[in-house]
Amino acid sequence: MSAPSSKICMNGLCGTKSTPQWKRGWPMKAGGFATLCYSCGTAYDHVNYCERFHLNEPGWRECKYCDKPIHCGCVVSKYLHECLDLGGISCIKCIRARGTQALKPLQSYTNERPNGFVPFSGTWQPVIGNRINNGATIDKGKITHLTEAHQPLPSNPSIGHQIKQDENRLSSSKEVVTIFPNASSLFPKSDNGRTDLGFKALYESMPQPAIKYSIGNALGTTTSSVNPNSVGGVDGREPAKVPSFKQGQRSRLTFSKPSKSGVNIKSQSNKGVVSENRVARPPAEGKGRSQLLPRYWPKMTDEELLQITGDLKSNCTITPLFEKILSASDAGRIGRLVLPKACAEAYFPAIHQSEGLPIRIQDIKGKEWTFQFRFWPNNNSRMYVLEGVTPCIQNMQLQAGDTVIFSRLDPGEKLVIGCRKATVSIDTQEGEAPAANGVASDAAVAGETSAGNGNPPTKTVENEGVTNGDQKPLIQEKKKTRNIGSKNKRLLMHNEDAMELKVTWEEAHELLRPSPTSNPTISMIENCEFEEYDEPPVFGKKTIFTMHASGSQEQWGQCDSCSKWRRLPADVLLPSKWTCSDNVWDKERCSCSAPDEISIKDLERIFKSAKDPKKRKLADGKAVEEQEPSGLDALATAAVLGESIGEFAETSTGATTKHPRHRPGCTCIVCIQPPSGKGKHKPNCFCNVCLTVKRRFKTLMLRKKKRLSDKEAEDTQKALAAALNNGPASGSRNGIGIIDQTGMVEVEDLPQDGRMCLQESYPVR
DNA sequence: TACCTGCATGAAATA
DNA sequence: ATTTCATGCAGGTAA
Repeated sequence: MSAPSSKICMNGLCGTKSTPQWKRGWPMKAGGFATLCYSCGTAYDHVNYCERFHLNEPGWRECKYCDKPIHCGCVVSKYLHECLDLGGISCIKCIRARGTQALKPLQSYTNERPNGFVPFSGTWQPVIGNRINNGATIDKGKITHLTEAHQPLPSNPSIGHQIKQDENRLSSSKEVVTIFPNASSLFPKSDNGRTDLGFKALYESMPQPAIKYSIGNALGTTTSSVNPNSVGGVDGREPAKVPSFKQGQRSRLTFSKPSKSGVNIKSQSNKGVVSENRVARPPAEGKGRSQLLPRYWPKMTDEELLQITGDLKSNCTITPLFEKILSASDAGRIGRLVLPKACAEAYFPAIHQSEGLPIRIQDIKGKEWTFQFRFWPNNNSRMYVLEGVTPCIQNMQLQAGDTVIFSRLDPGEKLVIGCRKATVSIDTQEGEAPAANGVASDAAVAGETSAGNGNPPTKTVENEGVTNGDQKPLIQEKKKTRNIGSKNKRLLMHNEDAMELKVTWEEAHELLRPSPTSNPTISMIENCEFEEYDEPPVFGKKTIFTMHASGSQEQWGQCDSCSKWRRLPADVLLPSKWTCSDNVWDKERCSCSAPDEISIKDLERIFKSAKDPKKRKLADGKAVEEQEPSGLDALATAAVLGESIGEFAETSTGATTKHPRHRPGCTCIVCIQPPSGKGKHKPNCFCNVCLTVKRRFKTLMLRKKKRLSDKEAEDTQKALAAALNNGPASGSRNGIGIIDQTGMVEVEDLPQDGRMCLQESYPVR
């Protein structure tokens, strides 16, 4: 929230508009700081704000060690106490003195709602101004990150149980992760041990259960000489009061937001080291921000934040806004970065014209880039893009699959663009965002699932933290569905899959067979018959098809045991493992002891030809009838290149093994072609192939003719211009131009003998 | 011919 | 059913 033009004290009980001096209060979720009058600000500075203004508010608890009253559930005091693992709270002073829970954040916005705590407006946000700061407040390279997320929990009771377990696990760790599973036992208890009914009622009234986490700095790593009263500085107040933290001293809880399909909130032992897990930070509050899809939640590690702050000027606040995994289009040369609509409308200035606005965005090195922020109308909606991002993308050496992170830098509300490189391009497809460069690049090592560059970002959320592979296949399958078939997207696969796919597409096709359990339906598309199968193709054993002298098709399969080749019926589908004993079609050769049917030399000749159809096509053309799946384009191209229809028809052969749907009897456009050397297409042939090729040929020739005529017209125009300027004698061409009534210029050559003849006409430009 | 621009399309995600 | 968004594509422009 930006400072109002006419300031008003944000203490709800004060609200004064005039003060000798305005003071800065607590950091606000949307950035900036609460504005307080001098009086209230002083109380805030002196850490007695709650005592002064919230004394009659519910939520007071006592420090378990010093009995000092602490106001809980309040944005002002949220840094001043800490929830103890064994229940109760401790003021930050005692925490430090005792050295316990030393690595915890100052305080999360705890789920321990005190007695009588009734959030305003039925939301978790207690009062105006008491918003949860989900941004990272950074002072001189230090970060306090308090985050609260309202995230759906699965309705599955077992999942809720898992959460509970996870919470138990977490509670024993040094992290502060508070969650609200579907268990009444986890509701805050009043001092008498009963569940806070008001809180529970509120919880139950919520459309979605809430889950909350916080990230804070490591107080315990600070020296005990730090004045506890100065902790307020950590939240972004006067820098002079900020205890001096060094980078790396911060603690970071591990939190993986629950997936839709399951929850795995990971606990990471926090032994004084900086957690490097990536946490999806819910977006800052604001217009439309609640609608931001989790996939766009910034998942910056503290290290990344530190990295940014290390490069940016001190005394600034960086608030991660959203991130986006670059698509091929985004990272391509076109220089347009498609912005998620919700993000664009939430964090970028409102634009009313399609042309948009130039917008300045600073990178983490402080370099400022100017992009055009604009939109296109799209389906009664808008599609927001940043134009001119290519230099920036290139500067950051980003490519598709990498992530750009947009943040806001306060004061000044400057937009900052950061990035996170995908670590492994092909094995980073299971949800979590790619690990970042540098310090954050080992997030996967820290236990999170590896990143998903190029993934549909949804997976980033869905799989985040899900270590149980049970649900992966479905998810991955879904992802693959989206990515396969797009030439620019990275195919989602494991490394092992990649190894398996070190075959050409044609080779892969050779392994595909129609599902034996399904029969094709024939459909006609543009006069071509296509076989359609309900079942997907299956992998079968690679076989070789040959054409018998009689014209019938044969299939050869190799025994996995003795490696002999056996002649098979053309229409059988061999399983991936096949031996002679499975040769039920030839009783004489159903054993590995049976000799080869033909000499090995002949087999080699046949198979060699079969494996090199192109060579075969050029040289032989008779021995093996294996079809190139060249397609009509190739045929048409061949036609344009001068081959006659008959000639390329001659290269076309009979049924093929390369198309999974081609089987004997298949009447598709490929299979209907006669085998090589037999049934050469006649010039008057009207088969589908010939008709299509003729059509393509005609189109291509027309284009070619048009190009030639355009070029000729252009040349003529130049000649005419030269002739008009310099007279016919000086032009390269003897001729005159006459503009007729239709605006056409008729160019008439002037032959050397002086006679005139109409040559051509073209429109006047 | 390559590139740019604006819009259209359709698969996937979401409500 | 609706929305989102990655990408295709056609027309225009520059090299």
